[in-house]
This record gives sequence, structure tokens and C-alpha cells, in this order.
Amino acid sequence: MKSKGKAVKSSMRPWSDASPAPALEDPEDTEVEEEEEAGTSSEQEEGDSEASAPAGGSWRGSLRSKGRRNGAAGGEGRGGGGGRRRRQRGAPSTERNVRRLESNERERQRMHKLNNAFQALRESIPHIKTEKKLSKIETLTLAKNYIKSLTTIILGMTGACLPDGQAQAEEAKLLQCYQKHLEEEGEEGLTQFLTHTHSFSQGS
DNA sequence: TAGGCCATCTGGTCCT
DNA sequence: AGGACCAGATGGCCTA
Repeated sequence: MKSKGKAVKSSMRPWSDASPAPALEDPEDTEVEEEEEAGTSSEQEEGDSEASAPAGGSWRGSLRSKGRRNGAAGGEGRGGGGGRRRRQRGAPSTERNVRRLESNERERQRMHKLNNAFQALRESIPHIKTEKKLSKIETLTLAKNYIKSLTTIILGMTGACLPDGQAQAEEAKLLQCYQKHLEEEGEEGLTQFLTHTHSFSQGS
């Protein structure tokens, strides 16, 4: 594993520790950022954002408010309402800070769970360079190829190498084994999906 | 030093 | 309404 030294970056957490939340604590930030509606906010922001940007990322809010997401996620991804970001008006900043911190923590936990799942997947697929940790994209790609290979082997076994009745029995045994494994892992949703898939394949 | 990979923050959107 | 999900932005670490 690459020792990337992923310690918590205090500079990336501007107000999770003692330091205040500069962007949100700013009294003027309680106002809706309407400038970007005219599409000229970038010129207006570039004028002063750099000079007024303190260390610790407080200027990130202003960068975000330029509406960069409009083209990608905000506009296309969810078909949302234009991707314009506005700050909530009126809510006390301390309450918003608490909500934001809680939200950040949940997001961290969610990403940790996702990374745990990636790690489990890494350990489930064979790969050559065992001394080097697979990246996420490598993990997904190898897993896809591995599944494809196993599928090919299984189909070859059940379809070609065995007589008809025996092939079906082998397929049923495989599915049963897989289903048992999933149940042990507590993957109820996947089990249901598998059952559904199995019954569908039996019917067709 | 540039580029890849990653963790984290953040706000919008969806879902329950 | 609140949490989950998503994706953009950002900066740090590491390697070639």
C-alpha cells in the first residue's frame, strides 16, 4: 500500500476544528448571491477574490459560486434547476455550521464505507502486482474482467461440457451456493435480485 | 515538476 | 424535513 500519509488535513477542514467558518460566518454571506444570475460574476469575483483569499480555503465558496457545475452535474446530471447556488437566507450561521459539520461527518462515513467496499473488492480479485495497491479505477476494471472470465468459464461448463440435465443441475448448484454466500453476507437485496434472476432464467 | 490518485468540503438534488 | 447520493473544486502526497 502506498503510504500516502492521508492524515486529516486541517487546512481542508476550515471550521471542523477551532477555526471559524470564514465563508459562512461572514455576515454578508447570508445574502443571496444574485450577481451570477447575469453571468458576469466571474469577472466581478476575479477582481477581488484572490486578494481577499485567506489561507485555508475560505475563497472556495466564491469559486464555487461561479456556477461551474451548470454544464455538467447541475444542468445535465439531475436535470436540476439551473445549478445556481444560493445561500440560505435568515438561518443562523451557527445552526448552519452545526448542520454542515454533521453533514460533513456523514459524508466522510459514507466515503469510508465506500472505500471499505473497494478494499474488500481488491482482496476478492486476483491481480499480478500484489505489492502495489490497486487504484479504484483499476479495481473496477479488473473486477469487471474477472466477472466476465468467470461467467465465460461457467457458461462453458454448463453449456458445452455437461449433458443437458447435469448442466442445469450444476447451474442450480452454483446459484444456490452463491445465494447462500450472499445471505451470509447479509446482502438481502442482492439475494432477492439473484432469486428473481434465477427464476427468470429458469422460466425462459 | 507534472500528472495521477486521493480525501475532504460543499451545495444541489433525490428519496424516504 | 432530514439524510443519502452525487459531482465539482481544492489541495496534499507520491511517483516517474
